[in-house]
Amino acid sequence: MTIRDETVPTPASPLRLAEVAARAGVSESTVSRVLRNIGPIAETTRAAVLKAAEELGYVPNRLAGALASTGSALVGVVVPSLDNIVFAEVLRGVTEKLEEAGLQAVIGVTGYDLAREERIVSALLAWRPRGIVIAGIDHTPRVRDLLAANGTAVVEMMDIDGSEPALGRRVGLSHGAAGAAMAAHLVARGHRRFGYVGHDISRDIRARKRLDGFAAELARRGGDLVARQMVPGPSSVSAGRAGLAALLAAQPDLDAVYFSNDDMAVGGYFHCEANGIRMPDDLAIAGFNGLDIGQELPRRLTTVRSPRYRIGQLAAEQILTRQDAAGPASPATIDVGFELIAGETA
Amino acid sequence: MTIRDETVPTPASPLRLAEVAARAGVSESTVSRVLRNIGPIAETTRAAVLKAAEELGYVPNRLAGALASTGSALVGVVVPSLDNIVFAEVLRGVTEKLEEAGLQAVIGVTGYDLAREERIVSALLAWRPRGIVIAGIDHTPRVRDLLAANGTAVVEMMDIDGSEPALGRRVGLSHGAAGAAMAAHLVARGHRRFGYVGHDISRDIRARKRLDGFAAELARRGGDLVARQMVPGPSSVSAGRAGLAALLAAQPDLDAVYFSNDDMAVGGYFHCEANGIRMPDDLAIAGFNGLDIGQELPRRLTTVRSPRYRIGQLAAEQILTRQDAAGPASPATIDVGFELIAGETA
DNA sequence: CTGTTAGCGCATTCAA
DNA sequence: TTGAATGCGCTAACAG
Repeated sequence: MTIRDETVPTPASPLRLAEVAARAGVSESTVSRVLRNIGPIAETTRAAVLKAAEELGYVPNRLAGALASTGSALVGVVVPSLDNIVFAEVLRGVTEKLEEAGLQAVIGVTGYDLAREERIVSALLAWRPRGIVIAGIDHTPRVRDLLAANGTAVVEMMDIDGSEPALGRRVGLSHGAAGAAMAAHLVARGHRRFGYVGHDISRDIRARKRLDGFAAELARRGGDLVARQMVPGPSSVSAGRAGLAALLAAQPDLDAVYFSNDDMAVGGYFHCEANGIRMPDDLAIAGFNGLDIGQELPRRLTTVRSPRYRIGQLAAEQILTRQDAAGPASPATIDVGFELIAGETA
Repeated sequence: MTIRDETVPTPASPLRLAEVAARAGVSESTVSRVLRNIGPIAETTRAAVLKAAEELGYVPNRLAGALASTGSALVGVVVPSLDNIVFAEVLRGVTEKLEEAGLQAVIGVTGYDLAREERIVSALLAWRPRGIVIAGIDHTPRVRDLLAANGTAVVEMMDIDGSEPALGRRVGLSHGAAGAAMAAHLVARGHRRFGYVGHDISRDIRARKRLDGFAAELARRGGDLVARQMVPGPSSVSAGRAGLAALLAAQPDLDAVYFSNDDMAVGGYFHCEANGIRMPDDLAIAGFNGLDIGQELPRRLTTVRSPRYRIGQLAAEQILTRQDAAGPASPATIDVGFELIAGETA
């Protein structure tokens, strides 16, 4: 007989509260109270219940628990992509914060597809989650209705600039301002003739907002956005590399190139390195996100850091602190800001 | 009156089946059947129900549904980390496959912490999920008991080599073999004196298995593993860069360095580049994972590609096809294999 | 401090 | 083809 045999034989189906109650010699409600640390319980009773539950390997059925009480310990999280590290970090922030509170994340990945977002939000709502954390503030009317209707706490994250009325609290940064800040920085560095290399910004709305902010600020400061190169599909290092090659083929006389994000910019960096283009003298390169990889390049990438992990944490926190009792409401919008990293490529 | 006002006014609390039934003038059971496409329904009835549900914006309560029937449409997914792109890609594969089948992923991130894994698995089981997808095959006895007991479908992914009895199906690759393959490749390239730069492999068991396989094969082929440098904490580009610097300071006369993964190896690459160390002539560099970034470097990284997205998809598929009816059982273990990428750094 | 009684919203018998 | 009854496993009053 091995040590592992000491554990209880595997039951065919999950145990119920009743079986724990029977073994402990108390009622179901008592077991329920003990397990949830509610109300006054005699120490002996508590010990007996805990012992029985432990010995049987009881795992409570939260489906039933959530149905009987109100709201599940589930939080829906909707992100557009898991292709790069950005939303994985957001997710990490969310799950860590939720875990502290005993909540769990049900995730949905939209692929920047609005129709899919509708299906996903609806499916998430079906679990009657404590809240929904969703990336972005631009949604279809159907998504807006769903989210507004079900009395669920909603947190929109990543983005805070737009004219749409908020569906709930917001945690993020102004992508327009981030683009503008980079434009100001690059002009201050002496650059005048600009190019842009982007991925599919018809789907990635925040990338478009950065470009818009960048272009507007450039115009204001006397810079010229003389060429744009869009690469179909999602952002990637290879897309950035190919994009810059194409851009320079069409427009060789540029001072600086702004990329839709760091993945793209790192690709541009590699293109320069492989082709003897010196940064920033021959060409300045700038991105967005502040990924680690960009800061470990032999020449540190000029970029804007977005506090992704923190956004995830704060978003989860907003669900947790949803006006439990009285007390002042937390602000409707949390601007986490951003940090311009001067780097060495611009 | 704007267009958005055409939609139904937002109800305070979520609707129930009964309210749809009332509006459609049928019973709850009929609505339930229509919504799940079950049994014979008169076309007129179906239309009426669908219309009512649509107009009211009804979202079914899956908690109740799952409780009344058996098993939820939830699948627990346990990953060790979301620090790098690897598990984000696995997650993408899992969620995409699950979405096709109308299932959803509840995620747990262990941080390579076994105690946390226990809590997470238990919490996931509380939702009576259709199945659990978990990274790795090395778990504590408690986790093994939990997973074995509750009659849940289990898929262990990423790793297939170990002597532990399987908890369910397995989808992954042999990390020992991957390490050995790289050792063979590097020796064939003429390298003899080897170094290793790793992160915390006491927690990252698969990284350790690769190192073990690498070292064993090296011994067999006449190579020498003369120095190891471990960097505390998780893998990262900066850790790899610092690790290689430290390794070379202690042991300058190496032919080649094997890194615990691509993030680390890219860091090593940057160290070489910044210090005028030519790859592979002065020093060969090799990693594991086959990340895009490594293949976009000016000199393509020598590495082993792991089919992460595919592993995620297959893992989800294993949950879906869990012996529904008769038919032959799918194999207990799926070896997805790996691909050695010769690259240009070794 | 503890037990008993009612549902939570739905899927599933069984009748009709 | 449809409706009425029963219970999934638990929490929440309410007694005691």
